[in-house]
Amino acid sequence: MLLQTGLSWPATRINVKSEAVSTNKEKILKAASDLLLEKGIDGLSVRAIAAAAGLSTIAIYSHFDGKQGVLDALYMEGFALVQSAVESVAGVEDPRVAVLQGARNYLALAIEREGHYRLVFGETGSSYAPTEVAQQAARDAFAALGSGVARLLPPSASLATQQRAALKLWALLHGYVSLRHHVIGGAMEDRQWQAMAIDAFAESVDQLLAAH
Amino acid sequence: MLLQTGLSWPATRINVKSEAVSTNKEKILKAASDLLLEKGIDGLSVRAIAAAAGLSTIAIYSHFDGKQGVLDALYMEGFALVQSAVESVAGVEDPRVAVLQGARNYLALAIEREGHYRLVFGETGSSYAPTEVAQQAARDAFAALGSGVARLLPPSASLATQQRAALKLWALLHGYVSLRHHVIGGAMEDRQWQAMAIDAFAESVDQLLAAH
DNA sequence: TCCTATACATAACGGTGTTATAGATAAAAC
DNA sequence: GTTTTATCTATAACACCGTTATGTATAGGA
Repeated sequence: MLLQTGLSWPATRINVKSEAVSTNKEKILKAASDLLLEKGIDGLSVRAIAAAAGLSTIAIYSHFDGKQGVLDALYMEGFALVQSAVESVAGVEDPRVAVLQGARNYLALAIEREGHYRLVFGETGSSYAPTEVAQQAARDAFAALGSGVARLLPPSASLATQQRAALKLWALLHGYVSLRHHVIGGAMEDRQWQAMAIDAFAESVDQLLAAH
Repeated sequence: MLLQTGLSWPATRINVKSEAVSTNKEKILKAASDLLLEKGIDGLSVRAIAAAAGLSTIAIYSHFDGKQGVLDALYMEGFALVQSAVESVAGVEDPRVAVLQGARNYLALAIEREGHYRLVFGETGSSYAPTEVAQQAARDAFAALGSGVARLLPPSASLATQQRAALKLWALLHGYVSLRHHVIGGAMEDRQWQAMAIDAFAESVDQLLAAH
């Protein structure tokens, strides 16, 4: 998955050999994404990324703005995953069914791509903060969630009401994800935990439907 | 605040000069706790802790099991804070009022001691994982929350039901805290955000009361 | 052919957590 | 009182981290 990183590219080369020239950048991003998936955030050292891409560390600074740039790209990749998980149910007719299926997709994503999820939701220490470009990707994803939740509310509901409802549902879902690997979560199977989270989520959805 | 760390202490010295000997250990923990409060998790380097305590790095390895040991001590300190925030409302008669006040205390703690909160809830990168001793402190705190939530349910409610209810409320509250500083949270005042979280929390509490 | 811009590797800088070595101090043994 | 032993401590070093200064190779434009 290739994502916009905001870095300009030398026009003199992109025209002639764009394919070969962009290969190294793609290799770096691919290597970083794979490392994040396999070894988690701790495995994401500049040297490890460079080695996995078959390059030296300086390549990360030529193609990205250092580690921050790579993390930004992965951050946007992660939010693209979240957004597609939420938007994939846009075609479902029943709003309640759609939102619940979106929540299931969301939980599945949080398990399968735990590294991306943790990066995206700030569980990475305060050493990384997304750039403005990356933050826009987050707002886009939240807007997508908001429009999904809006279908649960009457058309007369204000934007603030929509956002409050979306934030509550997201907070609940994210809370379950975040506590999942915590001691508090205890030794619970993925399936059991997911069912419990969905039950609680459905309760809040139904409460929302009943209130309007 | 001095907490059990599981390290044995030389019996030959603790009898005679326990006060003076334990000073350095206390100084390290105090320095680490202050650094966590003032500079966050990133400020918690072994060298910085040692310098703030007026000692050299090796002292952290003599009195604690390296950085892991210090983090364990801070982890338990953090959960002691969470537990006291929750248990401080045990004397309140009305269960609903008590739980809501506990939630307010919880949110206030998450703001005032953000470093401890983030350490305790795994938003610190995967480099730190609590030891078994520290995990017990977490289970104790969750048990305290569970007994508070249990008062919202009829006495006939099973333990599993209590724990499910407690986990949902905790997930919701923690979800708001965790999304607080996220892009999604937007530029919102602490007071406004706290009111929104409490409103959503109260909704779920009332739903729980109505269901039984 | 020369010039410029870009990508790349090597090696280094200051930072991290950790530890090997050695020195200092105090209790205990004689 | 002297020696022995145990413990704490500091200095310096290790391997790793993110980053960068230096030099070099390559490719396009003049």
